[in-house]
Amino acid sequence: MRDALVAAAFQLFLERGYEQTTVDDIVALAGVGRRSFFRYFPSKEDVVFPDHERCLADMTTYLAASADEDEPVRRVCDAARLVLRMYAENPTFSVQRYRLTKKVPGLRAYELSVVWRYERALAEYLRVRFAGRPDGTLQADVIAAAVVAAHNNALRSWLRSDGQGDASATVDHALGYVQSAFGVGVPAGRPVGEQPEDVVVVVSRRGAPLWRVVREIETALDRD
Amino acid sequence: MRDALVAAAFQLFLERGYEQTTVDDIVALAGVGRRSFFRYFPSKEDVVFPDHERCLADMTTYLAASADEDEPVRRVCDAARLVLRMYAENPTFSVQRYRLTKKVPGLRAYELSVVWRYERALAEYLRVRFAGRPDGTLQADVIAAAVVAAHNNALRSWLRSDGQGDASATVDHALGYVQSAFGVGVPAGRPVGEQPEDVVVVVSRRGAPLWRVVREIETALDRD
DNA sequence: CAGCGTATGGCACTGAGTGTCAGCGGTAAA
DNA sequence: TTTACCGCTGACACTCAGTGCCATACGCTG
Repeated sequence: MRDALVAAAFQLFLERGYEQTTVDDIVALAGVGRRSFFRYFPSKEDVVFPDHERCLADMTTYLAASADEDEPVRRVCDAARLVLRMYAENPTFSVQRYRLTKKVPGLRAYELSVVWRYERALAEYLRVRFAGRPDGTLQADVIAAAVVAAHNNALRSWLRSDGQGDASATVDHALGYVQSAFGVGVPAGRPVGEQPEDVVVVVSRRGAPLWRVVREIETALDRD
Repeated sequence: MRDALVAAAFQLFLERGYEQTTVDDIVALAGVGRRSFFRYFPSKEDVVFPDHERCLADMTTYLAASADEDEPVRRVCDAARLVLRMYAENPTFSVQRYRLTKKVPGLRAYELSVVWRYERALAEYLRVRFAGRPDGTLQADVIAAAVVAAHNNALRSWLRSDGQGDASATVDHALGYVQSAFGVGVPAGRPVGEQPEDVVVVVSRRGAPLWRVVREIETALDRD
């Protein structure tokens, strides 16, 4: 029933557009009653994002399960990858939906509210983990926003290429940027033979832009 | 007319709630025709955010005017402060609206779309400025999202305190965190007697978390 | 005073979303 | 087999947001 409604809806959305399709049109094509549509989807917009509710639940349970891990920033990055995986499971569907949401302002707004719920889930996780730090909630909000922005940047670039290319690699790269900006340590698996007692020395002119200094440190630490 | 509609709308929203107030109620109280409401506000939600369109235009012109400045991240932070200034101009109105949007999911969604337009304006500015860098658009999106998140974190904490306290200082602190994370250099006005040729030496154990290294550098550079 | 553009109000209409109830199916108990 | 019950579905009526259309009134200019 759900699937039949989604299929009918997308067929009509692609034929004549989202706003030119009424709920009556959808239920007529699917051969079900109008009332049943709103039983499965609380609004017309929801039929465009039929799997986000489940994905959000997955993310919540994932974060709850990894409550006592260290490296919380890495954890939320992994949580963000769950969303990418959902998109990658149905590339053609995801690309069609992307083109739809890009055109229709109402769908963009709805997508924003969905993304906001993901971001809140990540921020809430980080807030608990950062409870000790000064400015913990600030850092939690900012990092969550940065992770979501990086994820979406990579996701959209993958969607623009019609689902060609390696989505995971793109997202990994984008999240790597966020991790480096917000201080995730080196990977747990250290190459054998490398001594943890190694030191690096950075000499920086006072007044140099911090990001340039950070880039130097990254290079020195053989990151990226 | 606009003001009369906004006043009537907020009076009713506070009395009986947003969803329990119909547009007919508003226009009846304001003593105008129903059609006129939708001439001034394209939707019922718009009456809750009557000044954001102007503020968005202000931000756009501000960014356009500062197209050839250096330190684009600082520029974007200053642009975000324009939004705070708008909120601070009418503290009581802003606090009332905050309580309203916190309760009503529909208004939250609408606010998200407004915030999204601010974020896009910032990101677009940064994209142009970062056109040369590798991952320029990624950095632009992430930094814009971080700036908006920091701004909103401070703004909300100010709104929660009923508009008491120093909003500017709170936002300055929050944006300072973002600037330090994304590498804004020291302030242009350097204290006299301090030589720009000074150097700092950082010794770091290989494998140490990067954020700890960054924190050390910040301290060494007398930032924050 | 006449002409005109603009702002307003009234009216009817579409379409999303909701409450309610009746029907229809399967299932368990008598 | 019959009967009572429960969950799912469809049909109808209703509210309300938002739009198109047109008549009207106001202010300004000639």
